[in-house]
Amino acid sequence: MQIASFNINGIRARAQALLDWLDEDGPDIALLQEIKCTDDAFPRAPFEDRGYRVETHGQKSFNGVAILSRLPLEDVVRGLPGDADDGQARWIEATAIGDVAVRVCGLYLPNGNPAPGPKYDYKLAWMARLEERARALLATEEPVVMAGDYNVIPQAEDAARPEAWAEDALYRPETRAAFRRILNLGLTDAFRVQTRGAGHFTFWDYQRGAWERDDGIRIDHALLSPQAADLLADVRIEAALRGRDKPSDHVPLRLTLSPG
DNA sequence: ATGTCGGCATTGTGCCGA
Repeated sequence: MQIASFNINGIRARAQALLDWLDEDGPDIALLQEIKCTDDAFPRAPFEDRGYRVETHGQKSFNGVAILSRLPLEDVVRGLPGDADDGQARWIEATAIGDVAVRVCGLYLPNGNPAPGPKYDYKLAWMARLEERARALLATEEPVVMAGDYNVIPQAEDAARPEAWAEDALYRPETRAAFRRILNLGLTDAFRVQTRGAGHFTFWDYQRGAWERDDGIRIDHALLSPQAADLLADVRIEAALRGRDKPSDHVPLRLTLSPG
């Protein structure tokens, strides 16, 4: 089973690039972030024509997450628990029924800039809610994949120029500590199972020629429960997509899970 | 210091969010 996470930065602006990617080497499941549209505005037909079921959790203009799946999905849940007043569409989960059943969670964690300030407070509060959701999911002792745009640079090696991010909400000590608290529940950063060291990025800003200079950061992550980590066969960052026409500023992170 | 996008309110372009 292949599961990819991809912040597409607007489904309507990115539909053709996304379809080209799916046609070339589509994963079984794509967890999308920043669809930037309401559920009824999502262009479902071309994805359904390619055999993908489409589950969305959108809102007007900003944020929004979705699951595309060639496998059957059960028990779709929209919205991160823990704050009934939170109107931002940043979380969707479902159980994918492949050769093994996997709980797949797609997330778009708040950016949090400027920090400090109310947006940063919201980010940290959202991360506390994510920690609670992760605890509950881990208690099921089932394979769980929580993948998406975490807007967290975990360590200095995850930025080309870490000094430039020192005061940024993506890298501040409180942000990284909150991310570690989640990892320390017993989750695995899938990318780091296979690849150590610096220079592996999932995001390059549109500004300042960041892609051409390889001035990137690793902020898209897949966190695995122990039962999912047991299944992990491969992880790759599909960096080449960043060099295409009309790219997103993020690239896909793709996992292969296989039993036995 | 700045450099770019996507979406929106709008028919020109400036604002917001990233």
